Amino acid sequence: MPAPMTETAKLSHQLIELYERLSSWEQDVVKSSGLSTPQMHTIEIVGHSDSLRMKDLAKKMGVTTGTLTVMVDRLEQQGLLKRTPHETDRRSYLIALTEKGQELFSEHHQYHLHLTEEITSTLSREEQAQFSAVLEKIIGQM
Amino acid sequence: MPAPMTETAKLSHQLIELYERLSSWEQDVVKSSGLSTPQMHTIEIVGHSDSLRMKDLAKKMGVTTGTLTVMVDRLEQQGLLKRTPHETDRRSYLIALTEKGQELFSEHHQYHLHLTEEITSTLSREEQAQFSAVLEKIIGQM
DNA sequence: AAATGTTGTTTGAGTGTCAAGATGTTTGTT
DNA sequence: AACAAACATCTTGACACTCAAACAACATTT
Repeated sequence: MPAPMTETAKLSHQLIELYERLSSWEQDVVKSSGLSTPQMHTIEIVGHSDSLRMKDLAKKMGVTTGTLTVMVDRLEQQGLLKRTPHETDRRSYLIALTEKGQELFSEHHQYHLHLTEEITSTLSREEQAQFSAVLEKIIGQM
Repeated sequence: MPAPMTETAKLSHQLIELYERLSSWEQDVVKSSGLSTPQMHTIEIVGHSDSLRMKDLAKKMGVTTGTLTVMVDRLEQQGLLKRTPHETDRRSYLIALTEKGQELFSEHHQYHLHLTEEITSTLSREEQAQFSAVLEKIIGQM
């Protein structure tokens, strides 16, 4: 038996609101770095993955490899990313951050941590723990 | 005194994960409607606002009015949106959904409700209420 | 009435996106 | 070994999104 509609509707609205605010926050932060949002997204995923192939990066980002080719080209030109040939599969490259890319990634990661601290600052330890537990359940559900 | 880094880091990671999943869910749903993501976003905002001027719509969406002009053009061509002259300010239009646009909006809204029901299905009533309360605090904080 | 500000449109340039086709590589079958 | 099929990436062409700057029409202020 599902919860009454009003409860679900309220939660839905709150999730959308949270999403919108995170989105515009991210947009503002990224803009100040001089990169576009998709470019920063690429940096973030590569940064979290150490190194990966075009195909896998494309899949994680939900774009085609054709889209990625030119994106990686530009990030490479800016010295943030580098392609190195795959050791055993000569069709593939491994994409990884350069030092400059690492710095940018770290800085952006710090921004995320600061935001998280800020928005949870009004929560008690207990509430934080509850929130984290619920998030884990939800994420596992999706 | 801030929470220990590990807690904040965990929450930050969970928020990012939630955001990413909502993002890819939305992308999939929108794709099946034949519209682009920014187009559907426009429909959603207009749908929630009844009617509003280009300038206000642009501000809510975080884009310039120049960007909006062509977007509204295309949505108008598809019969989803309509411009009507502002009664007192002859520089402005009021943007509103057509019936067809309303239908699309309602359908998409239903998708959101279904997703919300799904992802909160493993939560008890109490957990849902806690979650909602925490979201309210966080959103108020941003 | 004139100056200034605002609203929406247009234009030009760059980026993001995909589908389809091309190239070189690997894997599987014969 | 030779061939075919599958694969990873890149290229190309077409279109959408985005902005900044310039513009026209209208509103507000002085």
